[in-house]
Amino acid sequence: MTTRLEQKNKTRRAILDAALKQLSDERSFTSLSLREVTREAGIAPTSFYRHFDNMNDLGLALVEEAGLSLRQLLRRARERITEQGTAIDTSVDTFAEYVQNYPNHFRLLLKEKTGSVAEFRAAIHVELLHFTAELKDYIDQRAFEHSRPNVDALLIADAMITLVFAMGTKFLEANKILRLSLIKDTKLQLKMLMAGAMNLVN
Amino acid sequence: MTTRLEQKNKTRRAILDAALKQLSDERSFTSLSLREVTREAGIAPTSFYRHFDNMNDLGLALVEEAGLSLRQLLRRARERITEQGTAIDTSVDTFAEYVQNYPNHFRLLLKEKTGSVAEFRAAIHVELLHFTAELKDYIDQRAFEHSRPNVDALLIADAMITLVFAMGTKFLEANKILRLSLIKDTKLQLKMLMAGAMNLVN
DNA sequence: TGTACATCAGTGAACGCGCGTTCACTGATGTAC
DNA sequence: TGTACATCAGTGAACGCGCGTTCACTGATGTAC
Repeated sequence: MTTRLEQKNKTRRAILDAALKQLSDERSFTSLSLREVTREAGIAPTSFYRHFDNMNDLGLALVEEAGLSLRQLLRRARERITEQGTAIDTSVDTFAEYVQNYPNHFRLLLKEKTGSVAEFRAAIHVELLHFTAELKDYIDQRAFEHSRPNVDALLIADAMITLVFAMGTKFLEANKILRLSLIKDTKLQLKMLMAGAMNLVN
Repeated sequence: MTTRLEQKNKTRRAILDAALKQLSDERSFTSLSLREVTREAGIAPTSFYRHFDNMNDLGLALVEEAGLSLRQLLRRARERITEQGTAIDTSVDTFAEYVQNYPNHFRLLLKEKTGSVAEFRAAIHVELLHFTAELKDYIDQRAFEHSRPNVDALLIADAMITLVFAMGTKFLEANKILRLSLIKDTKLQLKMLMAGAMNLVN
């Protein structure tokens, strides 16, 4: 026995999945049409409006979902950072895992971050602030341990996230071997940044 | 007296400018329609085909143009780097100038770099290689001077360009005051990276 | 220089297409008593 | 439990719209002699 609500949630899920599924290197969310999404979801175009006001509304729901999986990723990474100094390696590994497991979530965040819809850009910006704040705290703590309290942790965190996102971009189009070297390169880049930050007096 | 060729070039220019002019935070090149472009250029939709095969063809011409202005920028920056150690400051300043003076050229490169058209992505990637190669040479030279021949200059150059592009992204939406602090922050990020690279033994 | 012809940039009408959205409907599920 | 009514997710027909592209044309510019 399926209740009305259960059925409605199922259809809603089908719409979300249909949109996600059609994302690729060749298709951004913004380029999807309502009819394409409903066709893929197996419902009539008009049924779409029982669940979302318009495509923008659907997009925001997807950004929220992608943000959620990013936050879950963060928590997992935090749990895995047990020893001193493994933070960068673990974070980069975890992020690579994320891009591998949720390529279309990442694609959504990546493309719409610089996309044409201000509402999407704002929503993604907010999601990224979680990421930056976490990283900043970690850097502050490290700086304190090294008696370098003047380090601008926010600036470093910002640069690190920029570099990790750039890795994700290349990651999407890369094969297995290239992916491994991307991970290695990015770890080194972040370590250079960290070492330079601790070293430079400002 | 205008010759046929002169008139044709004028119209071609009008099409290119009409497309560029309509780029903004809200509109990417991919979202422009042929009819929108010709309307702005003041010609009939059908006239478009006297100059370009399709919108893709127009886009490639624009990417080439944006690439050209980037290369000119590079040359200017190189001329301005006179003293030891001014390289980072001068490069960032010059790049900020570029984004300020050719915002839509930069917007095109920025958005289509991760856009949905493989042909655009490839063309932009090639343009960026010039940038990376220049920077790599400079870093190699600096590393040599500091007796650090093992530095992975390409990796550093790649990270630097990623960070400078990220600055450009924020720059487009920023006011004057914020722009100054973006420039300052980016310079510091690049210097951290450089310092860390010279410091880290790999 | 003058004439006859060729070239070709720009045009207006027309096409078929996929789009987002409206509307009145259907029929299964849910609720009141 | 049974009956009568309410709710509401999903539908099919229909709309007007902007789109990319084709086609045969026009008339100014260019060329040959």
